[in-house]
Amino acid sequence: MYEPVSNKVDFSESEQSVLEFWKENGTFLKSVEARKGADEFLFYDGPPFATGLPHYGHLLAGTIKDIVPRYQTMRGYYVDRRFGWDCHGLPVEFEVEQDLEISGKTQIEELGVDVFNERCRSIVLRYTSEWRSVVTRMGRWVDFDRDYKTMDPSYMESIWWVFKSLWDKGLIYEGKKILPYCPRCSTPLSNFETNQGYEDVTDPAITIRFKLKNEDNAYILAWTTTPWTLPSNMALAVGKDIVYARIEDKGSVYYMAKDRVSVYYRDEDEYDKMTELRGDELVGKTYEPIFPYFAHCSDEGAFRVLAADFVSTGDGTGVVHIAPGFGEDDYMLGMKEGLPAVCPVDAEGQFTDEVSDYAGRRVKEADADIMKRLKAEGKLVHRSTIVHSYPHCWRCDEPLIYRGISTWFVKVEQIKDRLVEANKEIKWVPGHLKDGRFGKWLEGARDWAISRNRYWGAPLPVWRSEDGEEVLCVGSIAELEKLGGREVKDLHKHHVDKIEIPSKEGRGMLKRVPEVLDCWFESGSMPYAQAHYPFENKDRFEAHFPADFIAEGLDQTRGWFYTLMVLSVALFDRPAFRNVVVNGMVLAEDGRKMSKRLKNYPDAMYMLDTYGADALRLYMINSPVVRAEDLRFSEDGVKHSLRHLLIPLWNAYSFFVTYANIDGWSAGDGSSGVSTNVLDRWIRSSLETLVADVATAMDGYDLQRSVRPFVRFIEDLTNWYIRRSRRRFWKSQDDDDKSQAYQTLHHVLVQLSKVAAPFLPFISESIYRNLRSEGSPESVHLCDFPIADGSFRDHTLEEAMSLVMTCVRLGRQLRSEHNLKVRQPLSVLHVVTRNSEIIDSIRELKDIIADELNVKKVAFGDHETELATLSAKADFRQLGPRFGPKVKVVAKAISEIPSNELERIVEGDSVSISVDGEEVELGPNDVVIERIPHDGLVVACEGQILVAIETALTDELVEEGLARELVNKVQNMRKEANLDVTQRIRVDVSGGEDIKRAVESNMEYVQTETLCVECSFPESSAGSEWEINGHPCRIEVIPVQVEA
RNA sequence: GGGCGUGUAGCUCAGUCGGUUAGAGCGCAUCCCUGAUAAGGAUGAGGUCCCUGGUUCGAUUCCAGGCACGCCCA
Repeated sequence: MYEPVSNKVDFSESEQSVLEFWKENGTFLKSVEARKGADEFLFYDGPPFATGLPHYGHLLAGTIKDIVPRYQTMRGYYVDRRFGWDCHGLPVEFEVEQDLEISGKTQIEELGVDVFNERCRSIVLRYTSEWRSVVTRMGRWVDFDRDYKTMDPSYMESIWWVFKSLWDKGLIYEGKKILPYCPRCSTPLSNFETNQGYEDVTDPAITIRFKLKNEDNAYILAWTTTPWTLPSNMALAVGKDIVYARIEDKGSVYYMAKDRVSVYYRDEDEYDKMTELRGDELVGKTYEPIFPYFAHCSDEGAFRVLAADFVSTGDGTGVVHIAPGFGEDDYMLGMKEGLPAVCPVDAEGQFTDEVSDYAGRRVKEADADIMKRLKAEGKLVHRSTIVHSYPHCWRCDEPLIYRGISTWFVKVEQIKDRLVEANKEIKWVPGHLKDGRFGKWLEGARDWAISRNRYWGAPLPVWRSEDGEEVLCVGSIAELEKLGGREVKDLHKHHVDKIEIPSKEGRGMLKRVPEVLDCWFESGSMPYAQAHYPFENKDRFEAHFPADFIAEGLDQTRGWFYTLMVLSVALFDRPAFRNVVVNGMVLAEDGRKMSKRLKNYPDAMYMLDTYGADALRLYMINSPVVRAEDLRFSEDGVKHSLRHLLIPLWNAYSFFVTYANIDGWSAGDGSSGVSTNVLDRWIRSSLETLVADVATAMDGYDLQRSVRPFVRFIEDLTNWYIRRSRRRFWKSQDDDDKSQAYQTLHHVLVQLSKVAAPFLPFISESIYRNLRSEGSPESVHLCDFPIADGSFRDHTLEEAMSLVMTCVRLGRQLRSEHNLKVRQPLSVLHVVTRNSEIIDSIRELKDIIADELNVKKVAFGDHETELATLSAKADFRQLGPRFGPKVKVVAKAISEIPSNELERIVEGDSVSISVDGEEVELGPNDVVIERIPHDGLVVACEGQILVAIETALTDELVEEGLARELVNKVQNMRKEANLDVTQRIRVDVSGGEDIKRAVESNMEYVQTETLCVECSFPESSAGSEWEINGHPCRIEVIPVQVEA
């Protein structure tokens, strides 16, 4: 006896009880442990920040991260899955700053780095329990109890090892780089961070005149949107090949790009004279500094006109103001020309004493005064504003400034070739990312800035003497303890900064450099750090690196995918992962980003409560989002996957259980004899095909393709196999056929639950748990993934069944077109085709056609020309290459071939036709035959198959039609009265003689169909009124007790 | 501004290694079925396969240019 199954299931509730079962039995860990000792399938889980709650992007990636490991586990691999947390970094610091209502370096240091960092530690795991509950509810199996945290001492120690290894290889250097910098957070931002905060803002746009030396009253005009960088101006840049204008205007001379003149002078009358010159004629001129602060830099070559290829005439004056301390192009040019990169701005974005007049003021706030002064001094030529896209801090929304920052780098450019090589070993899904987005990114890779001037992160393990001459990199806790002479428990900044190391060269005490590492360096170190390599797990790690599989979103191309690669190549000259599945972005249904503020998407917990995790998983996986395309998330889509897959699957299962229980059938032990029934053989074959298709797609990490065959199979199972087999389950004799039906359906459902298990872990568990036989594993997730059994596959049968479905569809089309309802039996259906193979393969299945279309007989014939006219069209695929340009003429000739000639071609002969006086030989493969049903006949066709129905009705057929109608009404009444499916009844029918006669001559049929033990025909009855094929009648259904 | 991706029915998406009739589901209309009922089936309407050029006997598919959207990077 199976647990009774309602066909009205609450999936969410059912999933909850599966979760309970897993929890009580430790099923997840069992599934992992069961494979201990087997080959390992290595999965790396990228760590999310725990400071935010999970969103659909996480649920999607999480689902992919669940399906693949579940699948590989079922394939027999040992798949460890540890969750991880990204604990460090600006997001945490920012939250603490907000909590404490402080901001910036000064206030943090006033408060104390120890207080600040401990506060960070205390909030960083704030949402871990929410994560755990959502991830678990999604059905994702991942070990939260053995999670790794980037702030664990062991994790941080491995980071030090990574850093030291790179240091020893000469891949780390300290340099200066112009970086986007947030004055409020007092930190440079990474490129990925910068990009999150572009906003349109209005900035000043001013044109300034620089007075040239050695030329009276001559000025060169430059344009800028950052007046505060003007005190740091070191040069002006022009384009060598750009055409410039020399304009004489009221005794003064101005230089600017010719293309830009019209912006400043509306009319030629406004100036006196214009001559043209090329940019390189300007190069080498010198000018007077507009501010006095760095006038001494002229000794070092400042205040010259230089040539640069980044100069354009798109805006401004075609002359670029160069401040090497505040712009990347400027810096590069300055390096090349030996200019000083002055940077008179402190960590909080305020002018230093070097710029005495504005010292202590925020640079942007000084813009107005600077402009006022320039105007007063007659240096400001033009002033307006510009609306442009400018980067802002993604956390605090402060406009960023670009400035030179002392920064530590990894020499990525030096190992670029090896990165590109290593990428060749990786399988990317979708494939285009490999040479496309990721490959291109590697080819253009730049050195990677890895340090942050912040607090809550893994400190750089670098100690340095005050004079900067002696530098030491520490690679482990033990080493630091030895060098520093004290115990070390915690590697965070506020602990290790207290440790000083005595110099070996007599330079006093070495102190740690202040920076901490970028959290991307930390997450990129995950393969080593989560295992505390090389301090622990050395052999195991080395035997199993790199990972077989990772999966994250497209946004990680420049993030985790990249940092993993850089570090693994730097350390081991290998990629860190072999296969990667990249998912796209989950957008709201309106195509915009999901936004909490706009509430343009349904809450995830609501979705889970309403439709369940299986439906949500299925919806996401069966979409192009698993191939890095965008997904517009829609609740209807989730509903759809529920209705079209989960409910039908559940109904099939519930159908089986209901009747198996009625019959007291249960899966026998062993005797899984091969069924002889054609439907059984067909569904078994289809099942094996499904298994093979799913496995092939999964082995190629193509999740969408692996899910798609389920749709077809469920369709075949419910709408064909079960519907066609129902009577085999209902019939009262317990014969072999019935037993084979049960056995087949049972087998299919159990195997299907295994195939579906990685994708739909809940419903498959429910089905499996109820249907499993004694002695088999207690959970579907402890089973092996089915291996396609070729001996059960019968391609010919699958093909034939598909032809049968075509015949049935054509038959239905005919009935529908000619208004012949299916309940009315008809005498003969003709299936006509010339192809005898088709006839042979269908013949065995003709009862299905007869029953499906309610016809007494299916006749096969090959005289298709009696029913349809043949016409031919050229097969361009064949004839195109053969005839080239002449193909059109040949095609026309083919369309004019008479029907009798065509028949010969159909028979397999070759026919010769004349085209432009040339004989052309045509074989059966050269033409496509089309069949046009003759008018007035009840004929339909598709491909090579024609179907025709004889519509004439005999008295017998009419009576049978009436009987069927009656049965239909009775069934409706049974249902209306909520009768149990086994309830016996008595039926009273009062109506005309026609009905009585119809029922009497089909009495056995009526009785079996309706479980009616007695049928009587009183003059009148109290029953409800019906009309049956135009005959009014009354029917009464009376439940009766039958002795067993 | 650059790189990558996407653009196919009202909507969500398949597909086309170049072949003349481009598919599915949803939605809509009409009908059928009803012991799968949060169902099921049939039929119909609905498409310049983003645009423009090129290659070709033939382009929705390949190439080039453009447009729109998205992501990433400047």
